[in-house]
Amino acid sequence: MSSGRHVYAHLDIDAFYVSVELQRRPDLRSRPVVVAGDGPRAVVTTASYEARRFGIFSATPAERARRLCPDAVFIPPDFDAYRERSREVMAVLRRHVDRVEVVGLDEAYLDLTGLDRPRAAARRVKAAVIEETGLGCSIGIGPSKLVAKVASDADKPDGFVELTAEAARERFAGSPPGLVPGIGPKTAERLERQGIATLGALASTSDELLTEWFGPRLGPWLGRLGRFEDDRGIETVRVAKSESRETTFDSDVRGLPALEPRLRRLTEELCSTLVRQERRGRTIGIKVRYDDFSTVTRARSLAAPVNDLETVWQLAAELLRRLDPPRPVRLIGVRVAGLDEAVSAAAAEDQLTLSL
DNA sequence: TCTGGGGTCCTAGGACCC
DNA sequence: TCTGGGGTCCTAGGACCC
Repeated sequence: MSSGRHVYAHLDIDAFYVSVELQRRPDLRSRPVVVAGDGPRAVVTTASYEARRFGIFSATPAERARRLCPDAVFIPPDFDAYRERSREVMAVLRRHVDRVEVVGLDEAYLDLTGLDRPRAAARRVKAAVIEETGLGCSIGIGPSKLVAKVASDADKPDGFVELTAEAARERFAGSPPGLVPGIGPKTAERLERQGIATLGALASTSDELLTEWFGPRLGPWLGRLGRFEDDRGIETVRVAKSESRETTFDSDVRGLPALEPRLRRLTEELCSTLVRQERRGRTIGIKVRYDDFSTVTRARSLAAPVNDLETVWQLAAELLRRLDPPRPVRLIGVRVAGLDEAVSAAAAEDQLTLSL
């Protein structure tokens, strides 16, 4: 679609959690710093650039990170602090740009369409973020969210890269398909099995062939990703559709009597949040991950949305009892979905019946 | 060295209705 | 006796993202 009509920027705070921690502990600057939980199954949430040189990245098991770099400083995550700092950053962005799409705590897209000098505007935003929050960031600019995102990734940290779609195609023609967001490890592997190992190769594969391999929707979409074609707009308002709580046990748990109290506590947490925020959902679900990492989910939908502990717990417990996990369990979780959607047709009919 | 927590979207099959 | 097709809702699993 009409390329050249839009200008987007993608902004990404550099090593966000670590950067927040370093502001509280400036003495740790220039040292390898890792934010990670301390349980036996914890993983790294963020590693400083010094720690990344040791091969420590997000999702590296914390145990392994300790072995890779015994001298690294390990800090437990403080999500309340990160959420607070994130709000500050997003407030700065909104002060400079009308249309901002927040993506997680440390990322946002900015709509720079229509500005006289979008590049200069992005420069001002970058300077303001550092000035007002002390946090460094990387910015990418492009004709689509896809190009902007890849551009912001291209020169981290402290990056500032502007690319046209054509420039992106040329610059990343030899890069693996997994470079673009949307192509994960599974799809990359399937592409590789078809002999597609680069974005250039993907871009020059016909939609017919991609459709044959990946189906009528995924196939052509992968082709568009390979050619850096993307016409998604900015969504300035996002309403959550589900909320969940889950926990991985330090060691596997077996049997309903041991599992039920754990699920109950998670349900209490979830419901107290939903009640406080006056949000309700129609679909109650549980999630169980077994010791072999296989994962099952079970869910039931109600006619009307709920958030009270007794109703949610009764359903969650019923789903768990009926599943009666036959293997040791490493993770359990509870979820409420269909948050604040319109009341279902069935519920509306019940209401009607009652009122007649 | 086994792999967190919180989300979103897509697909596929079955139920059910017209 | 055999034979429809479309639309929507629901559940379960999978892939992906930060």
